[in-house]
Amino acid sequence: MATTATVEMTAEPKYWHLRTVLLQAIDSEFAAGQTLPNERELSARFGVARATLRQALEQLELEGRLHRKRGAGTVVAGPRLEIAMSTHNEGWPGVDLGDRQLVDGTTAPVPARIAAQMGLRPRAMVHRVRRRQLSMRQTVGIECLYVPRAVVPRVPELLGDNRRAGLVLRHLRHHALEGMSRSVELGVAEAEEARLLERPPGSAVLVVTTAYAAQGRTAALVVATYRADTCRLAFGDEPVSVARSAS
Amino acid sequence: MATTATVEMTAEPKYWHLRTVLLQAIDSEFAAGQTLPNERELSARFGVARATLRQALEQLELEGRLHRKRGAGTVVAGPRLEIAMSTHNEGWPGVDLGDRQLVDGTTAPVPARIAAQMGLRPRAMVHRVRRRQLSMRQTVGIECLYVPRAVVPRVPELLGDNRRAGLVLRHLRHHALEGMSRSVELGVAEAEEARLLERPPGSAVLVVTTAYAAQGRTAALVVATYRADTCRLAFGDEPVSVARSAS
DNA sequence: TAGTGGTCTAGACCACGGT
DNA sequence: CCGTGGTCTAGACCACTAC
Repeated sequence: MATTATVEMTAEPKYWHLRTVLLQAIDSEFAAGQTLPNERELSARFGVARATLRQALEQLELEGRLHRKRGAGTVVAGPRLEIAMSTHNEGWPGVDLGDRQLVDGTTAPVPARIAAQMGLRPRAMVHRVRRRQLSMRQTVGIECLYVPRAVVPRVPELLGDNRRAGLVLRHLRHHALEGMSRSVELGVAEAEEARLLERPPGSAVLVVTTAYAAQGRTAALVVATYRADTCRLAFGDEPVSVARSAS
Repeated sequence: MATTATVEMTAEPKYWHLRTVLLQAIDSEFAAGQTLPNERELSARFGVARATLRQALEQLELEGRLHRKRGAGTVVAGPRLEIAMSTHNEGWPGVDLGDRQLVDGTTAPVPARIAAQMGLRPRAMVHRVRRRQLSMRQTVGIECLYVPRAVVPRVPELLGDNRRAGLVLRHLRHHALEGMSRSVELGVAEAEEARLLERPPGSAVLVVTTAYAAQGRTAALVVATYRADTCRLAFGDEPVSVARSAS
């Protein structure tokens, strides 16, 4: 970082080489939380256009190695937060150090995507309860629980209390829960979701979809969205201690 | 798509609005596999610079809705492939329609990252076996198995045969397997990995790390890397049928 | 070889954060 | 207010694919 290294033209693109150089720099010369020089200075120092430098920074941000904020600056990220996705508590009842806050609860016609996944009629009514998941004092994910009104007719109880959503799932589980299936995929945060996650629209998120089956139908669906840059989802069936991620 | 829609300046960035417009277009007017007009034509049609249009296309590619290939064109992607991550076969023995091919096998000093995760000395020797996972006739992920030579001294057997790696794990499982822990996080494909996945460097991948514990140590580690644009990882404990992803 | 997406430049202005 | 990252432009050339 101290050197005024001119990026050599090799077979690989400049921005990719630049990423490698920056990666070595933040690994060796910067600590987590430290602020990097601004983009204009960095681009000058490496002798590239600002757009090219930004391409490298965008890569590193996608990898969760940097956090950038408009008006503030670019800081080196710490190691990813480990989010427990235990089979037993389905990620809904409270867990370890991170707690959850109720965002809102509504009852409305089911969105098209959700209807397809739950096998509901297009206009069916569903309860929706959203919760914000916190870890280390920062919002790390948004959970969204869908339950058809046909399954649980009691509406207002869902809305009022933070714990009721958990009760609903526990209720379902003891009654006729035949199984659970879960998938993980990459998505991007759109408008409101992005706002709740304190990220710009288009940010990469890990989408965990959990379907609870009862009586041959999907009785509940949880769509949890986690910041891909700061989270690692832990599915350990047993808490075998693995050393924390090597940065 | 037929209209020469000028993107209006609203509160949201042009590229984001453009993404929305393109998303509606490919949902309503294009089928999977169909080729879009080229970037220069699209940018002209929407009255924006090519770089701005490309920002929108990059978003859609990250979301797995488009595939772009240099020299060829931009095509509409099909629904994501569902990759089974069953607890029982650990993703290593062969499964359903997708099979696996041996890439290579080596015995070498353990990489720093892996050493940290397995709790090995820095210079310890480990066997490494890599396999390519196929689904629907395309490479969808790379699995990389690490086993310390101290645990399994038989070297050459690992290299020769595709099935031996599975045997090693099965062997470990029946002997002293105390538990398994697994995590999922976002990563990017670097040089060789990118090549094996037939993707450019920097492409988003889902990294599944599975640690097998025996006698208080990590006896084996599997790092599986899947194309984030084309894969959805299914962790269903029981195969509850969920309707395939609503595109 | 023609056409595609990929890279890169050198500017400009805007929106936000902290002072 | 100033400095930051975010957006956008109008070019240019390169690397690859398909024909």
